[in-house]
Amino acid sequence: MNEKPVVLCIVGPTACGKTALSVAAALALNGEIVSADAVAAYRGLDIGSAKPNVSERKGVPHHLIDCAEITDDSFTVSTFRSLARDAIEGIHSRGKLPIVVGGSGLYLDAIFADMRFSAPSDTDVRASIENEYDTDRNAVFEALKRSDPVTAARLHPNDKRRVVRAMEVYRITGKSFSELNASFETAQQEDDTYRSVRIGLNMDRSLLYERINERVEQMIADGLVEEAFHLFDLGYTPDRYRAMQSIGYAELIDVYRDTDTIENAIERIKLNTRHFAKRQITWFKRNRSTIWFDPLRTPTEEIISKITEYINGHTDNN
RNA sequence: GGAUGGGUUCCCGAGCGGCCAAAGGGAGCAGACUGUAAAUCUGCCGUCACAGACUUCGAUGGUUCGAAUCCAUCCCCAUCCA
Repeated sequence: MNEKPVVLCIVGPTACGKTALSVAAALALNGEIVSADAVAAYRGLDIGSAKPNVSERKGVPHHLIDCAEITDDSFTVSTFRSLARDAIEGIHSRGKLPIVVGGSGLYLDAIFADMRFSAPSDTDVRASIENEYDTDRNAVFEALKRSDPVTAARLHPNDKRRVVRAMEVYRITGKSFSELNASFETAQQEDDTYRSVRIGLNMDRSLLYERINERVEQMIADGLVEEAFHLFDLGYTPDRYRAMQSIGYAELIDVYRDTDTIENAIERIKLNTRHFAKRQITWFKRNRSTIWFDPLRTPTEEIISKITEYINGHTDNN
C-alpha cells in the first residue's frame, strides 16, 4: 500500500569495499547506483577520488559522478541533495532499486534527513567575516553569542568554518542559525520520503589502515601525480578551487611547486586518508539503524542475501 | 686507542637540583558536524583502588632534605682525530 521508495544505502570509510559491494548488489537486485561522494562528483578528479572506472561499474548506471566542474564553486551539499533526490526518483520510477553509496556523511544525511540548508552563502559577506575572524576571532565569537547564543554555545571559538558560517547566516537573513535549522539530532532522523535499508561496512582498524596505505600506492602507480599536475597546469590549484583541496591533490601542490618531495607528499596523503577514514567511521557510527558488516569476514553473496532479507522484511512490515 | 656531542614517556624533541608524569609536535584513541564537509574543530593520551598513590627520563652506584637534571663507573650511538 505504501508507495515510499525503498532505498538501499551503503556507507563506510574509504577503502573498505563499498564500490565492489554496491556494484554486486546492483547486479543482484536490479539496481542503479547513486554516489554520495563529495569528490567523485567532480569531473577530472578520477584517480584521487577512487572513482569507479567503466569496467568496475560492470554496466551498472552510476549517478552523481562527474556531475560538477572543479571550477564550479556553486556545487554544494544543497545542490547535491536535490540532484540525488531526483536521481533516486528516476531510478524508482524505472522500477529499479536505488542504491545510495558513499562516504560523505553530510551528503548522505542531506539525502535522507530533513535538512533545510536555508541560507545560501554569500561570497562577499563570508569573506568579510573571515577577515574579521582572522583579525579578532574573539570579537566575532562574542558577536555570535549576542546574535545567536544557542549556536555559539555549541560551537568552539576555534571552529572557524562554523563560527563564520553562523555569523554569515545571521547577517544575510537577519535570523539566527539555530532558528533556521533543526538540531542535529533531528537531522539524524530520517524523514519519511524513503524507506531505507542502511548497510555499514567496516573492518579491523589496522587492517583498514593497511588497505588505505596500499591503495594510495596504487593510486600513485595509476598516475595520480600526473592527473594532479595536469589539473595544476590548467590553473586548478587548491588555493583557488576547493575541489582541489581534496586528499590526494592538496598534498601534491607542494611537490608541483617544488617545495616538498614526492615521498613526503605520499606519506601525507596516506596519513590524511587514515584520518579521514576515522572521521567517516565516527559519523556513520551515530546512525543507530545501520546494519554493519565486515567485508573481510562476510562474503559478498552473504551480505547481499542479508540485504535482500532486510529489504523484503522491511517492505512486508509496512 | 683519543676527542667531542649524545642517549628523555609509541616516535621526534624541550628540560639541565625542587613549581616534572616531565614543554611542544607527531602518531594513536574518542568525539563534534545543517549551503566550503576528503573541509573545519574539540577532548584524551605512564599505571592504578585516580582531589591520592605508584613506576618512569641508557645501566649501576653515589652526593643531596630532594636528581631527568650533579659525580663515578659501565653499556650503546654520532661525528672527528688516529
